[in-house]
Amino acid sequence: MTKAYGSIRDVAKATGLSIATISRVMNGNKSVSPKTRERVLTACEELDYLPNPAARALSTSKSKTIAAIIPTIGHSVFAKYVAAIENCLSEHGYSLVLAISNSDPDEELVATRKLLGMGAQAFILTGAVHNKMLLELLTRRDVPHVFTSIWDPQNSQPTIGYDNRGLATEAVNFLADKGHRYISVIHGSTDESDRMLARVMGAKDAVRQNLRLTFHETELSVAGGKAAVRASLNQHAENTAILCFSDVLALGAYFCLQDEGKKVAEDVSVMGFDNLDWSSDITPPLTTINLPAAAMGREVATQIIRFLEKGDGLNHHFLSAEIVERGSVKTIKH
Amino acid sequence: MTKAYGSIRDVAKATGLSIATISRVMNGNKSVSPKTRERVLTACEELDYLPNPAARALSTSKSKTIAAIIPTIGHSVFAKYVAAIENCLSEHGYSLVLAISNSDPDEELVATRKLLGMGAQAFILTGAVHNKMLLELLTRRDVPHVFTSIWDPQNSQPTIGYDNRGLATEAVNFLADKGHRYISVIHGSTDESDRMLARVMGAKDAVRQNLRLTFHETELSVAGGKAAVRASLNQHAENTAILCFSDVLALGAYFCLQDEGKKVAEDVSVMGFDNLDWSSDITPPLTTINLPAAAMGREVATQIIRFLEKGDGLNHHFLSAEIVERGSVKTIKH
DNA sequence: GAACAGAATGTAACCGGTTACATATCACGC
DNA sequence: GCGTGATATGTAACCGGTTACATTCTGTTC
Repeated sequence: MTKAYGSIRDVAKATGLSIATISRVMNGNKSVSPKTRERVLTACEELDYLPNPAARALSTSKSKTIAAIIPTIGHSVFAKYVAAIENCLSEHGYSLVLAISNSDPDEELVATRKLLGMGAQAFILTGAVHNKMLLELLTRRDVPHVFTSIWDPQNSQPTIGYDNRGLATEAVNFLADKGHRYISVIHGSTDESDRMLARVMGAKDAVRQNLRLTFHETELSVAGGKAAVRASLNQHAENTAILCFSDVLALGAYFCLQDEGKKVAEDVSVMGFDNLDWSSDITPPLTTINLPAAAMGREVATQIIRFLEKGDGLNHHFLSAEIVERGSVKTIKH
Repeated sequence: MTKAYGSIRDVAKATGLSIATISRVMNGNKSVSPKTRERVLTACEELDYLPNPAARALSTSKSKTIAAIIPTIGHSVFAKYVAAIENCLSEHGYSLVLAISNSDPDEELVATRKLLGMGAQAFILTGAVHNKMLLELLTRRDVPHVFTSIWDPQNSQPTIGYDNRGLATEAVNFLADKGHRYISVIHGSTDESDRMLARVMGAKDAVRQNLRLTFHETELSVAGGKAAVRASLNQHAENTAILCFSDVLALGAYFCLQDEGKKVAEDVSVMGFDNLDWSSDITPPLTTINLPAAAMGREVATQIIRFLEKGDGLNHHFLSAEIVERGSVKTIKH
């Protein structure tokens, strides 16, 4: 682009062949004799020829571009996930175009329009709750789209992810099994994120005798975690464990407890959700749930490629996630 | 894409106008009567028409796509920076395509080829040291490219960023002014990153009587910071301050000190570099250097757009960064 | 050496926009 | 009513690939 560098016709002229043959070589079409293939390839090299993607996209009506919209980029879970998608896609000659929605359905819609206008052939969306117009738009134009970071076989569109609700229940049960009866649950906005809502609902699913959960909604940041934990300590000094529905919140919890002169685990147990890069490196190492971010990215990418190339259907896909037990949760004897 | 939805000719047919007029309306060309403009617009609405980006790119030879290659995505400095670029670009109808190089020049070259193959009109690179072939490639094809996260007016290509070297000197001087004579400097790989190298050189620039710096290279992560600080404490127990050339390393320092039963500030001062989201929320709040990530992104984006649209030149641009003094550095009296 | 299948290559239409240039329409003053 | 310039619209070529179909070139067989 930018400037018309060698076109296919220049290569044709240089080699004395027709543009069709050049095109065949560029696309790995078999019916070209090895001799001419070689000749074409060296000419391409010399002329510094690169096929014009716009021309290619125009004539094939395939942009080889996949769109993904994620709520935020400043989070290693999403970073790993996006990196995995990118890797998989580029192995197959596809490109990823990314948009950040800041968890705002309107921004997401705007981004979708833009990405559609860029010619994206498929959409990867985060969560299942989206602007109605967005879904209409994609459906109307017949653009395949999948929902990720969740698993919900009931959903009409394919979902590829983990069971937020079930995992949250598991987390509460894990703490309860360790003897914790009074637990603070720190979570992000349930309005903004259906995944967060699912986790909160999952926590509430865990019904046990003598178990009492108190919920605190806060901003999804270290500062947010800190503030929520402070509030929780004030209101429910009797709580022995803090379940944070993101490791970022858990980091806030660590510092809040430190500020209050309390020791993590020893005085108050803390559990996270995500398993970020540094979760095993803080003190004490954080007990959390390891979300299969990279595996999710790979699965999404391969499904989409298979759909686009072979017409295979897009399917719901369940990814398991497990609790990684480290030092931040103490067992309480009764 | 995906399926040929209404083309410009369909809209022309529906309105009884010619494709040229439709095109004029889509591009905001003035010489169309308000009546027909309206007519076209409603027809577009009804037919759900969106201009085909490939066709447009082909005939204008403008992809309206800008490439950026960053070393990593899991870092809020880059996240903010990328977000700012994206915002600016999309305001002007441009799209950003992102690639992650993992600080590997070869990966960067591969990414460049791919992005060039996608039709990127300009490149935003991080740092000034790159694969020779990459620069050759961009130069040969006459693709504009800028280097960011650094400021180096000597560089033949425009650099847009801050003065890593000078800031590092400032940081050391800041600590020295607070009375610190023995300082550990924790930094990432100077082979992988010229910015890191500049910071290390900057630290060495700070020459003072009785000042002694000890350097520790480590992996750019919380774990890396922790390990390096542990080594530093063992080898140089007399050091009173730790200067970390990334806030991520500083977080590792916090936890290492905590593990060793030492208090940040009180026992050992810690200073960071970046000013990440959470840097003010840890305990004690981290004294660090606030890098103007968002401003840098905006500057890069606007320069590139001006270059592409108006032919204005690309220029070196210096962004100032300042030390934010918080609680993690103690003053030592002599 | 003719007939022929199969491989290699060429020809030309097409994808869906943009835009230079040609043409039609209009308002206005005489 | 006509010429004129300005404004609105239309025509058609072009951007650089892909690909169906046509053509030419092989080598094999009888």
